Amino acid sequence: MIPDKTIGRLSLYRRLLNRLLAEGVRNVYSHQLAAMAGVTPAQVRRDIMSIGYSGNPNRGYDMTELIDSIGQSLDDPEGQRAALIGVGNLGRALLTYFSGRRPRLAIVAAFDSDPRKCDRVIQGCRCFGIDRLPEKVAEMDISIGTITVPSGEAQKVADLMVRAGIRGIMNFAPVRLRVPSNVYVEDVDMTMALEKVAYFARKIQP
Amino acid sequence: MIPDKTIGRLSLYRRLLNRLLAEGVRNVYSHQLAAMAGVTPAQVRRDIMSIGYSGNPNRGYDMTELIDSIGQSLDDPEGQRAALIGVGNLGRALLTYFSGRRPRLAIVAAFDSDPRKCDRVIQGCRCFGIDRLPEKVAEMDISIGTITVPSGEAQKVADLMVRAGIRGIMNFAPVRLRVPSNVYVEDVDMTMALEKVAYFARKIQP
DNA sequence: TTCACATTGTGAAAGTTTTCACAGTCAAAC
DNA sequence: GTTTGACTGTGAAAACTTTCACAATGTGAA
Repeated sequence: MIPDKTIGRLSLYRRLLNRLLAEGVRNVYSHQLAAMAGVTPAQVRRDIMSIGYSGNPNRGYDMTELIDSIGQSLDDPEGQRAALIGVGNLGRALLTYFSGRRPRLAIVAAFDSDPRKCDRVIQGCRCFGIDRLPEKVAEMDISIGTITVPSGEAQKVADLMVRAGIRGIMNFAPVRLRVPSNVYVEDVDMTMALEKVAYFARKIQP
Repeated sequence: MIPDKTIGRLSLYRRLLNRLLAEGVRNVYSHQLAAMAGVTPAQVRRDIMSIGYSGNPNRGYDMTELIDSIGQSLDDPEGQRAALIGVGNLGRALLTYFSGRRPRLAIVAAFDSDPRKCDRVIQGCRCFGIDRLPEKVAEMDISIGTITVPSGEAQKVADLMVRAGIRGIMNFAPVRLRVPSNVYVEDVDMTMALEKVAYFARKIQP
């Protein structure tokens, strides 16, 4: 199994490669990708090694082949669908942020407990009452959940998601969720991020 | 210097401790804090060791003392002020998210290049034209910047921030910023986070 | 064909982070 | 006073991640 830091970087590499491909570049060396990603060339080569792709000592990596290889490791061939729970400011921002970007991995339904927010369409994404989550997860084969509710409700929502059969959660609430070990949770903790920045802004020598 | 992962966990511990304190709890053991934070007791003890606080073998850690100790390591006694650049959906969501939470670390000014978004007050935070960033950074002694602009403009904004004297950046744009080594950058890469969740949602054994 | 050379792939080293495991400590019970 | 037991603090081990350094390789030039 590929370690989770590597997965993160592969996702980054792919984004950078796609940008480069749009500029007409056909192949790339580890040191170029490294410079763009802010890592070392050796790290790039190791990461690419981990997905089993090989470059050419003279021309580096073929862009389209490498992008394909990353896709083969990261993407589900059938695509994966995500739900978003909590249509507040942050939830709406995320719907906008992710809408229409990647067909393979899209947020296909939103949920909220506030009836006033339901039965609307936000960024092409229909909003349902939270009680319809299990039904919709089954119907649309949703495997991923995004939690953007207030912290007090996050655990309740996580429990509901797990019962509905969701396998991975991206959690924006500043709470550690308790879930079974076969459900993956990625915390996006913005408060922690801001406090880290504040600390290092002070500590890094001027 | 305390490593950055430790700083992140200390920030988390403090949040958990404050929640517990509100419930009237007066002291806490490493295994309790560990359970709440989702880490091992040994890790909690190491982290607390790194800020130089000591508990009591019989009563664990004194809550208020520990919270104070963490504050002494993480917080600037004078407080720190942050600016937010990019008043789109995500920017507004963050202003709401952070508004009024911590007096020691607040977003005190917002900036946007769109004149229609300027001269308004969003969540108690005044919005200025981006050209006034240097002036306001100096005037309000802002040391931290939050980037929520489209990726194409992120590097330009980062350059402007660096020139204005900002020391730490929380970056939401999916781009690696080039900054001098005395400026700290924390990337909050939501696309990467979602792709990681998608990958592990598939890979973790059912 | 042969050479030169920038690059890849990777075993091993170095560095970093986490966990183990246990001596030392404190307070409550007796 | 002494014993007991759960907990802390921490050196050392383990696990994990990154970097080094160099043999192997493919290509273009001579």
